[in-house]
Amino acid sequence: MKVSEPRRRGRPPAYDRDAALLALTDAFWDQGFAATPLDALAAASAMNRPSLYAAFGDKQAMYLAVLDRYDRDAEAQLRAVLWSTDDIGAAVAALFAASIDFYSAGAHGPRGCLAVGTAATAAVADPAIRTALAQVLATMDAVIAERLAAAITAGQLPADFDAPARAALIGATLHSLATRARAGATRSSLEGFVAAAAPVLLG
Amino acid sequence: MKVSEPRRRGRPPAYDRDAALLALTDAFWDQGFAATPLDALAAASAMNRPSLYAAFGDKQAMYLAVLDRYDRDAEAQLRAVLWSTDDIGAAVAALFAASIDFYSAGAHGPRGCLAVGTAATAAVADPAIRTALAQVLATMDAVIAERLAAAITAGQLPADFDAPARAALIGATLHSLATRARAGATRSSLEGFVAAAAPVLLG
DNA sequence: AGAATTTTATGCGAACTGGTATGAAAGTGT
DNA sequence: ACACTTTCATACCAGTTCGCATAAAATTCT
Repeated sequence: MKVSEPRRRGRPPAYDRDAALLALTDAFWDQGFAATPLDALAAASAMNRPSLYAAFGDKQAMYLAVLDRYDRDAEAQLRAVLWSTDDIGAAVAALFAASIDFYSAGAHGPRGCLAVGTAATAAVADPAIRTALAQVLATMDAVIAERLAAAITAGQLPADFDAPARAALIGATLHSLATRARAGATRSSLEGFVAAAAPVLLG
Repeated sequence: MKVSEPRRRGRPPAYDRDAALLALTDAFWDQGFAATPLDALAAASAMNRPSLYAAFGDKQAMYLAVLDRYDRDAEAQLRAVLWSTDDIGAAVAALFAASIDFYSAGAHGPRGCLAVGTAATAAVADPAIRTALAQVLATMDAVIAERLAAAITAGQLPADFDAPARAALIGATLHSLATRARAGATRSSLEGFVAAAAPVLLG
């Protein structure tokens, strides 16, 4: 429900901010923060550099905006897939399947998770990126923990099930999926991995 | 047991190749491949650029040499810690404790695993780095699987225990530890994470 | 001692990088 | 119509980057 603001004066922007952010996400995803030049960002977003700077700020700000959006998207997608089924076992299986799809997509080969795969590298030297990465990891853990807690309430898991701890372990499986995908693991090897992991994680 | 070769002709190198490789490792570890300039590599190794090029080749070759050495070191260290105790539970606990130490070290804050934390970023665009990363991940899985298999033989784990699959899951825990460390997680939070994870992984 | 060989040191240069100045273009208000 | 405001496009700039050319230094062979 977008409130169409009264038209601003001056020449209207030729770009859609949200579409541009998606294009920037795509550009950063392959090579990461440091190795992606502004030229690539401009080309991907079909914007020229001055417009990019006016819209987002410098390169670091662009990357942080991308990570912020990624975090929100991830939360929404995790919720959607985790609550797509009542049965907790099926929900976790769906989570893994969707994650493998997500991490294996990418025009130039599987590229894993943007945060785990690219923000982690920049995180040591850049505190803002470190914080943004921590935020993504925290979101993943929190949403999964919420779903496990719901399953406990529904009686599908024992009452003494440690939802946050187990959520972190399921999150760890996702981190590993993302890393292995970037390392070139095939879909079927990833599927085998989660097929064996799922019962352990919920058992 | 180093064979002291008959002295080569010409001016003798002022650097020790292995020490230099260690210094390069340290330099790449913080910022990753793309963001670490040759100046930093030269400064860290106390070599000048022409010597670096003569010894290793271009920047990519330096990074690959670093990863190769890292892989061998990791294998040796994993073996040492996993076989430091007879009891498989204690061995896995020791693995986690040592990994937290290892990932939390670093002069400029915790820096996780060199491969998971920096090679993953470069892996999508660079096939050679991708292969090197896959090699490190495979080494981790294989050594852990070997230790689990020994525990099965020793009767500490059931005969139908799926060692390779469970090793991949323990490896996943390490990948996550490395990622969380780079995201700024405190030691104690990592310790809490593995304390809750260990019984699930072996249970 | 002097020639030959290998490494070191200085420094260069071509290409690329992030970021911005400048003026044209495309709208709105009066 | 005309001024005003905002964005776009081109081009530029200073700094950095990688990689190498060139010459001095250190060692071995004859």
